[in-house]
Amino acid sequence: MATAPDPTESPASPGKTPRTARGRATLRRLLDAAAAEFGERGFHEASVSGITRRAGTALGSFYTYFDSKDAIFSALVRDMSQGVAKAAAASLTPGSSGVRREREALTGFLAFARQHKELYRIIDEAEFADPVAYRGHYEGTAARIRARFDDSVAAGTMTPGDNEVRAWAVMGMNVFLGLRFGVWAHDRDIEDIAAAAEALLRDGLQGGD
Amino acid sequence: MATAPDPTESPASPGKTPRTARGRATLRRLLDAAAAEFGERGFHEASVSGITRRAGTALGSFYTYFDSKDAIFSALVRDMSQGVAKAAAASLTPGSSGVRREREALTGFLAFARQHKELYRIIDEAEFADPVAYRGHYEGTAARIRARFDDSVAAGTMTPGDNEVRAWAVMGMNVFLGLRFGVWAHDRDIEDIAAAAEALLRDGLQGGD
Amino acid sequence: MATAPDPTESPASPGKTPRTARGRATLRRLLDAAAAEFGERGFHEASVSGITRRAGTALGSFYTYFDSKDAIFSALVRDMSQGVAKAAAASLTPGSSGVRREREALTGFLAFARQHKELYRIIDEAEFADPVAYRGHYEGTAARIRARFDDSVAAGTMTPGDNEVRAWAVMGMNVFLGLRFGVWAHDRDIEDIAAAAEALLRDGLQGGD
Amino acid sequence: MATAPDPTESPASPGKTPRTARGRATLRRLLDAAAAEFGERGFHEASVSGITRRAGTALGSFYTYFDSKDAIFSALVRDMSQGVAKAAAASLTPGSSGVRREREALTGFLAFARQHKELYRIIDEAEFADPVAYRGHYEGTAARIRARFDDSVAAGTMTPGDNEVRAWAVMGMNVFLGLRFGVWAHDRDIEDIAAAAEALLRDGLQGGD
DNA sequence: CATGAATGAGAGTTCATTCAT
DNA sequence: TATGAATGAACTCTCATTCAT
Repeated sequence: MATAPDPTESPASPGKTPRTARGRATLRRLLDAAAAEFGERGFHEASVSGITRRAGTALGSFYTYFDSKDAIFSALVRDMSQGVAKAAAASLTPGSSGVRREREALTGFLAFARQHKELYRIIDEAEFADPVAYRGHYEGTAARIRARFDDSVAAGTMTPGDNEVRAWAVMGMNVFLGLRFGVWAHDRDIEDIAAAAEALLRDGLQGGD
Repeated sequence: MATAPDPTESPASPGKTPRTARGRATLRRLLDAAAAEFGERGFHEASVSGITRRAGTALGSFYTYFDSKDAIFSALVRDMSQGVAKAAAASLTPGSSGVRREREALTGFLAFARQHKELYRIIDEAEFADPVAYRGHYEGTAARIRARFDDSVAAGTMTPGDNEVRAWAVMGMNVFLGLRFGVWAHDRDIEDIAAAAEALLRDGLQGGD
Repeated sequence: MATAPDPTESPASPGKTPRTARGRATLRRLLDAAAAEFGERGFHEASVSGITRRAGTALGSFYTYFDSKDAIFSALVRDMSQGVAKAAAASLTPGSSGVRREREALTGFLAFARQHKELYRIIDEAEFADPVAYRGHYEGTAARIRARFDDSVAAGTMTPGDNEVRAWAVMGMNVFLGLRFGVWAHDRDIEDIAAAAEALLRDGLQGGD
Repeated sequence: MATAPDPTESPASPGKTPRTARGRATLRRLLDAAAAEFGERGFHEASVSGITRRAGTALGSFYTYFDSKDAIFSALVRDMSQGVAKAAAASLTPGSSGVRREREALTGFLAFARQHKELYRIIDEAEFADPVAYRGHYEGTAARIRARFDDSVAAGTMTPGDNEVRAWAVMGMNVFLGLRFGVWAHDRDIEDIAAAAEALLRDGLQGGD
């Protein structure tokens, strides 16, 4: 499977840091296996033994690296959340602003969603399994979008307006475009989607002459 | 709790229809209890015994009316889905069109979300507990939005464009505005939110001046 | 289904005798339904609600006629047991004796088994559900066979021998021929089976020159 | 209780093979406990918790070794079935044939039945709990008897005849003699029973002078 | 560090029986 | 006498977690 952006080095990761190279390898196998297991079956249907079976380790070894099923799930949620943020950030052209920049962020996000199909199932189930992380993920994302908007308004590339509402609206737009066109089906080209979204954000639904 | 739009009469309801008035009362109590239980605890944490405890019936009575925990959850998801659709439809002014109509739909939805805090937890967990209903809910909602857009374009109240993408984008916008301003906090007035969203849809982010 | 030899009149039947014609009809429907249900599903898999569903009565009505699931099963076992005895007795030619008479009894039994496929499943499960009736059935059957043997020896149509052992041996023979050729498959004609059994009883396995 | 012929090594045994000596010991305790529990209470009255209580393990440990209550029951039925076949085979004198050989087989079977009182309750309830194994048991046994008969006829120690019917008849004889004189009561000596049965098979009921 | 057996609380579900109407 | 809703004990099975080796 596609490996999520390196969780073994992230500060959000497990409390039990392995000391040997062998240990680090096992940890990585467990994390990859967990992403697959949680992505396929959801948090509650997923089982620790399913994770260790995929990872090829003994059941007991799991607890050498994680305190609980919740702990590895949390680690994964936070990594996914970071992964999304990084993917969006990485796709921005230095110096871009306004609607153009939003398009770039969306493009990066769509590409990330296509690579990480388990993204939605992991984030979404966090609503139940790790509500704090769930809320943190969306509030953090909205805050970053909002910061871009504030910046764009200051730069004159965006009309002043209710940036808080705008940020949540645009985040919702991105999330659902990612679900429909990134995860559920690939019947449309990413650039098409991004172009349509950009047009919507630029001109609204009845502008654009 | 606020009672969901009458599930006892809906065709999507259980296969075991009560024949007496007493039976109908028990069924209703179970459905209300289930909405509360699932809303508070989520599908997996919810228990049948929790539902019957809230409903004040014996555990076994649950199975007089539903085949399984899954069955009552499905019934609830479908009712919620219908409830959302009805609330949005009911809030439309006859003859309204274009961006104005979308604002009305959003207003209706936000009001519904504020009344039915369990809405998100039930629909969202359907992703795992009843994927068919989950997908059906969003595809159905998107289709209704898209139909409004097609109509508006025909009526000249909306610029032609990629209505499929637009519909998913607007649905996502609505969903996240509902989550943030309908469920998580009431720090903003519904009409404020609706006005900001309407402005976004009317003029985009850099138009309007 | 083929109705077992009239249980509504037997002294072995239920403790709650109906007083009206309507009641007697309901009782009969319940008994027929029970024979079918127990025969198809076995005692433990059978359910009272399955019986009343087949009988077309309300669940509660069952307890108007029988004290318990065990009670109706016992009634059925005793009836079946009587039915077998009667069928064997009825097939005897007056005045017949010795091996010839055993053949007649077997023929009657095989015919009965073919008509009452539920026979084995009901008697056999009595081993667990009503051990007293089970043991009574086989001890009674063996006693009747043994009485015939004693009579035949006295009449000079059978060599003296260990009639107790002989009776159990011949009963076992009959039971398994009934299972194999009466219930499991009809690939052989009843008279063929009876002739082969008679030959075995007459000459043994190495006599007969 | 008497331990059944080693099921831990049989190929018919569970899918979850223990890897450690401790595991093998637990598996054996569970199998012995299951034979006792099923023998005393029958399949349906038996409970998994009853088995683990007898075995002195935790309830959950049962599922380390067997997938279900059905699975351990099937394993037991198949072992019992093998045990019977082996006991009969082991009691044969090399080179014996005809009626004499049948006597030896019966003797072995009676001894086995006396040692394994649970035999009948386990095989018999298989009619309901594992019909395939039940039918397989009797068809297999009949086939072995029939093969002996065919061989004896070829060897000239048995008169030609309907060996299929004969085999089922003799099996039934053995089964019921085992029930009456092996399990229900020990009021008669095994050799007495065997002698009477041999006489029956040798001379029939009216021959022999 | 790795292993895999052991644990037991807890869940969903069934169904014989009772009871109010 | 008939009805069908109500009851709750009992059961099978799951699985996160612990622990001895």
